[in-house]
Amino acid sequence: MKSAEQGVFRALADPTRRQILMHLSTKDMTIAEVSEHFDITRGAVKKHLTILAEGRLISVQAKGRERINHLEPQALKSAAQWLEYFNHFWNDNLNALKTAIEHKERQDND
Amino acid sequence: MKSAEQGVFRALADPTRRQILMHLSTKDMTIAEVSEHFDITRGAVKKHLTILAEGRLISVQAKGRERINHLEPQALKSAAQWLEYFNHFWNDNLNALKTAIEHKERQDND
DNA sequence: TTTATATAATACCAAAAGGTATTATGTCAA
DNA sequence: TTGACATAATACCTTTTGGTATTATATAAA
Repeated sequence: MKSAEQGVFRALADPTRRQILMHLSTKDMTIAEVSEHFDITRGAVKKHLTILAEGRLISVQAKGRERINHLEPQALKSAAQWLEYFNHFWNDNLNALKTAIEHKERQDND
Repeated sequence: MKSAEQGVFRALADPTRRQILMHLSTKDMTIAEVSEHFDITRGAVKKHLTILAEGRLISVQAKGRERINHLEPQALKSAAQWLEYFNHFWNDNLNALKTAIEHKERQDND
């Protein structure tokens, strides 16, 4: 995987993986525990967990025959930061809207 | 495409598409103009633009034989909002770190 | 009216994704 | 030690993705 950013966006592209992250935000889980929440095989869940781990969105700790999957929320920051670049465009739009409304109010009051 | 969220995350998954959004943040562009920034065919660029339009990240306006592609930054908000859910985990981690540092400083000063 | 240009629409291809099923391996427990 | 269990590793299948190349259509310009 080239950039961390790419690993994160790739991981977030699949709805099952986004749901997994949500589940892991409540508590650490084994593969079996994660699988309980989905209608797909454990093998499929494992593949999703592997992609999440590649994107550094989770860490995995071996504990006996189990593997504990743990959310690493900091990794989401690179995606959040990328999106943040567009923040000022949202704000600009908001400002434009505000200006338009104010202008209309002025017209209404004239 | 089911949820708007899925459309957005799907669109963001490809690095070329993320770059296209960056370019469109500077100005509206025709397909040809967008293509100038990449080493792939116009056909390939057009496909990326279609996926971006499906995710409502851009709008397209016909102008003669050209198609003007325009960034719709509001659409990125659904992704930003999804990520925002994890914000408190970052903050929690930050707080934990802060607490640890403070604790260490107290130790150092004792 | 030609002719060039911008995009649309297809057909096609290779690789990646998302899934299943099966087999192998390591570990806990009786 | 033996059996059950959690996960790993493969092999395999289908669909989607990212790309090319080619052809068609609409519009601008000579």
